[in-house]
Amino acid sequence: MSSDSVPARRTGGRSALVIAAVRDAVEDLIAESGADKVTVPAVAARAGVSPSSIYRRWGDVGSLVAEVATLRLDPDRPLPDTGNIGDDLREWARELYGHLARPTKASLLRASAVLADDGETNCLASRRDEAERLVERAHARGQVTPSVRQIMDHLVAPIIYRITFEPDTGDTGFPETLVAELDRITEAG
Amino acid sequence: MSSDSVPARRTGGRSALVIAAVRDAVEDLIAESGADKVTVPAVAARAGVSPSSIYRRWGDVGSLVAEVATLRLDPDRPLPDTGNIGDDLREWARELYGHLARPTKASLLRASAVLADDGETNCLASRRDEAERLVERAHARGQVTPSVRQIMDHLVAPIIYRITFEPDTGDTGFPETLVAELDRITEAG
DNA sequence: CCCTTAAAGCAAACTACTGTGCGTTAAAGT
DNA sequence: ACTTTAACGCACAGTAGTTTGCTTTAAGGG
Repeated sequence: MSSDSVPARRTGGRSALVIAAVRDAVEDLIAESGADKVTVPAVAARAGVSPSSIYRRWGDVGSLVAEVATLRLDPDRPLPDTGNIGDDLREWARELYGHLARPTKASLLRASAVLADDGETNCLASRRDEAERLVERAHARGQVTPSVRQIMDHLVAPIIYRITFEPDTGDTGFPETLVAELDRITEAG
Repeated sequence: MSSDSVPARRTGGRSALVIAAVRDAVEDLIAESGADKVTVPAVAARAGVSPSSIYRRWGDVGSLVAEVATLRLDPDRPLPDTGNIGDDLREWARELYGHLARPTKASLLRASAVLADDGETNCLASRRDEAERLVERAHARGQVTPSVRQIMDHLVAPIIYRITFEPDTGDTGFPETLVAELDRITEAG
């Protein structure tokens, strides 16, 4: 044994199964009864795992929910690359909405709002990064684009707002409308 | 005693004091430690009230927080009435932002996001009503206006989104920017 | 001012969540 | 394979949240 070695982490086999089962259980329970009803014992029972395993690995419900929210709301998908910023944004917005409008994701999103109370949000931070990349790519092509702030304010914000505070506004086509309106802001800017 | 009389409610004196103290305590605690840390015993202690009084009147923390959120996020203020929809919206947006950006209100807002999981949100419903009234008044004057949907998507949503998910974006002047951009969407529509 | 009783307080029982010691299982490294 | 030990499960102890019966207080009505 070397004197200052870091303890070997166990990432496979049983541990991996436990982690996966717990994360799934959190997602299910949040979707079923809301984030405020999620407790460690409930998650443990659903996952078929011992509560103490959860406490030792995650500490408390908050950290656990935060982790699941970050993982599940932030899948890094390939960015659309049509060669046209308008089409890129349209597809990007449609995908964002389609992804987060599912009830399970929506509940996770609402849960992460509460977690934003203390410092780090980051569960939507990568959206801004994506917008930045889309804009930079368009600029490299010499295209005129909305600013990243405008994309966040007039595209991301309305989508997130509706999902969070006005569910069952089942207007699947509205990302397109938003992109069109964003375009109006940009042109002749 | 009449046979089918409704029991007399007690609205003044001690009961009123208890109700006020409890509501204040909820607001304080949410601002201090986040909605997930608010418990009935904690509220009771802060309010100088017995926990059982809270349980009997409100049932559980969820209902209590929901009530406080509705009351505190929905003060019905007088609507601006300048004779011009642009100026009305500018003032309305500025006031909305100024009101909700305070840390205490922001925490309440985030808390109410979780409560939106089960059915009724309504804590922002009256904002839509206000927007409707502003628009109707402008139409009566023969003015061209953005639609209520556009006001919600491009004015209310960005404001709420920033407060909820991106606090410390201390740009007090941005409601004005939003109104200007909304105007661009509307003109030549 | 007095009577009625809604609503508060108190205290104890009860339930649920959290934390820890200890034996067991199995992942990672040789 | 074998060894080491991280991570799991179990069981029990500790703490925190909830519920309920009873007593006390005082609001509302005559």
